[in-house]
Amino acid sequence: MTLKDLAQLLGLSPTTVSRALNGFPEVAEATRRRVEAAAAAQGYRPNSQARRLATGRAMAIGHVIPLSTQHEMVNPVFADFIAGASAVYARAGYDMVLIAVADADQTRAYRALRAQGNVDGVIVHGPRAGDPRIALLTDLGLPFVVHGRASGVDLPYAHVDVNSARAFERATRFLLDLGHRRIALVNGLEEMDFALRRRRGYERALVERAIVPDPRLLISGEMTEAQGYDAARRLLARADPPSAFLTSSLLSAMGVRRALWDLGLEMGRDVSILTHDDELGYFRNGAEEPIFTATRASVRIAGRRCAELLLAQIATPGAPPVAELIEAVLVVGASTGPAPGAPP
Amino acid sequence: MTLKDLAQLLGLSPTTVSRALNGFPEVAEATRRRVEAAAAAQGYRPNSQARRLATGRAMAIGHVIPLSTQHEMVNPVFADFIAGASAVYARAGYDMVLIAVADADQTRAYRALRAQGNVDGVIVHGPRAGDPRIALLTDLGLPFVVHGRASGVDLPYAHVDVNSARAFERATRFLLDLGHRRIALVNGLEEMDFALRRRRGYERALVERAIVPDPRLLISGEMTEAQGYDAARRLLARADPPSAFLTSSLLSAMGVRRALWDLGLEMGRDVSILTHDDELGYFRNGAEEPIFTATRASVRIAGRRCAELLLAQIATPGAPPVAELIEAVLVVGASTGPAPGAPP
DNA sequence: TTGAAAGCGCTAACAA
DNA sequence: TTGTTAGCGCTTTCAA
Repeated sequence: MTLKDLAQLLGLSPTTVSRALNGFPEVAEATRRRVEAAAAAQGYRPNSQARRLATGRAMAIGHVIPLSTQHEMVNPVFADFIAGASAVYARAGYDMVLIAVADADQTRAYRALRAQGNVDGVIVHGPRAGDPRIALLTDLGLPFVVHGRASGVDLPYAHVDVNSARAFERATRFLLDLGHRRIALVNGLEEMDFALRRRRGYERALVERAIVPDPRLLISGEMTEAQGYDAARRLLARADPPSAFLTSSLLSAMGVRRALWDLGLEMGRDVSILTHDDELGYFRNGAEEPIFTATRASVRIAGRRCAELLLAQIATPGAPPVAELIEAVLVVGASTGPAPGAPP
Repeated sequence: MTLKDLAQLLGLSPTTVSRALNGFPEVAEATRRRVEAAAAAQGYRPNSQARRLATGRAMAIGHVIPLSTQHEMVNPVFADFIAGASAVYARAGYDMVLIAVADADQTRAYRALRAQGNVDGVIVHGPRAGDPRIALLTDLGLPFVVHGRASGVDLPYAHVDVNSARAFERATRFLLDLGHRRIALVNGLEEMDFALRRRRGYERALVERAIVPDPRLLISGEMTEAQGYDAARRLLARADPPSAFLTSSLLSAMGVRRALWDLGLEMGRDVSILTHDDELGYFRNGAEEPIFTATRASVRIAGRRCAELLLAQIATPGAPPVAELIEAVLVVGASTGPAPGAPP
């Protein structure tokens, strides 16, 4: 059933039918109703390819995932982001296209994306410090929003980021308030922008209390369980071991936990662990209540906002890029579940 | 730069240029070279919308995720699957479209998908027992491959599944070999087909050793940490507690672990835990070596195979549906990392 | 081996 | 308020 068929059936021109179905104001109310009824009865659906070609809009948003960050992508965080964004697209009638791009030929890949015109804009995932993609996309004139930020990029660009610095500053402060003075940071690879920011937040909190950050307490690497385990084993074997670990991921925290177990140490009594993940609400930290920061809930919000900003940017091409910072909630006294204020 | 532009530039007709670029045999070798050179020089990229409209193929695969399973989607497993599938699509020039479908109007949604024609086929995620989507898609004639299986569906349909039953049978047997007789199964919701199969595997292993499965040792629910914790607390408070827990997910296992901690029990001495997740290689189970089943690596393979099967099906519409079963490896003596035999 | 012409199914000026 | 007419950029008969 094509538009032409439907028009013929109704004794109208395809134009009128198109207008009726697309809510143009100049169509008589009676006609519109007739058309809508017929369309529903016939189960008519406009062919999206044809519409895309005619309008010149792809009605699709690309999510570009650098293949080098595949480890990152194979991450619950990514799924949360997607969940947030997809709801927005669905409402606006956009498709969501996942695009894996090899690091090697990014320039070519993005140029192709632009020229082929199968997306109206892209969301950039996993930005690095000084990420070249931002300049590239700006240059290409392809609308984009970055999930995260890229330190050292001077161009203005639209982005939505979780406030990693503040989250880690607050988390560190929380541990300081419990009396900890030697706090280890088990961080991600510092090429990743968020990891850099997390470290800055951590250091800010220490400096604020006149504690000189000890570089030996700083671990940076792939956020795996092995990383946490090795870090904890190594640091706890020192003469001046940390009394608390602040970790960047669930897996690292689990590794630290296993190290404690192996060493016969009790979590929350001998050593505290605090991590940046929703799922670790039960980690006791010397405080009476469990505590965690609500990354995942925040990331879902970030997904939603990224999508909204990108669609707005596509609708209004001239507007200056918008930036937003989502606060990651530090939750005390809650068990697992969405953070207060998070959407259901 | 359109095809027409390029043709004009070369003093050829659009037809010839199109043929040259698409590898038609009747083009003179010299012409083809000239055209290809010019295309490369001009950075020409065929507009995908136009091509799609002209050929009638969407060159896109939809991944349909039931919204009710969003919890499932917010799952590393999904990301692994995607990683496997996207490589296949990229090579074949297909786009990967994520489609979230509300449970309410599935019929309408799939019909629309078919009529709109913006995908050439779909991958069905998160099948339930007796899942109605299979009949619906078969009826619509939209090519599809199911990731997983749906018990109680009699139609033949293409699918790729990880052999959950066997994985859990082997895991259970492993615990039995260690001398365990009371083994709790902390399973997912049994509406999910994979959860059903996991239970069957578990029961099969018990029955094989003439142990009557104790329904009180069977937990089924959302695979959260709270689930594992509650289950373990409850079961370990009984007069006849289990000596081992077999869990369906990382989070559940963590919950069980926390319960042990709270009760002052030692894992691997007082109680063993075995789980179906790559990331838990360090769980000691009374055996000398850590052990785990490699779900994630298997799922990545499943993603690749699903994509390959779907593309094949689209290429050869008449062919009967193909089914494949991926064995989840039970790994003993390895630390975290890909399973032996898994692609790098 | 190449080209002319007719679509694919829709939208959007421009007329009426 | 409706219809006529041209495309959108490509592929694909059919003819040369």
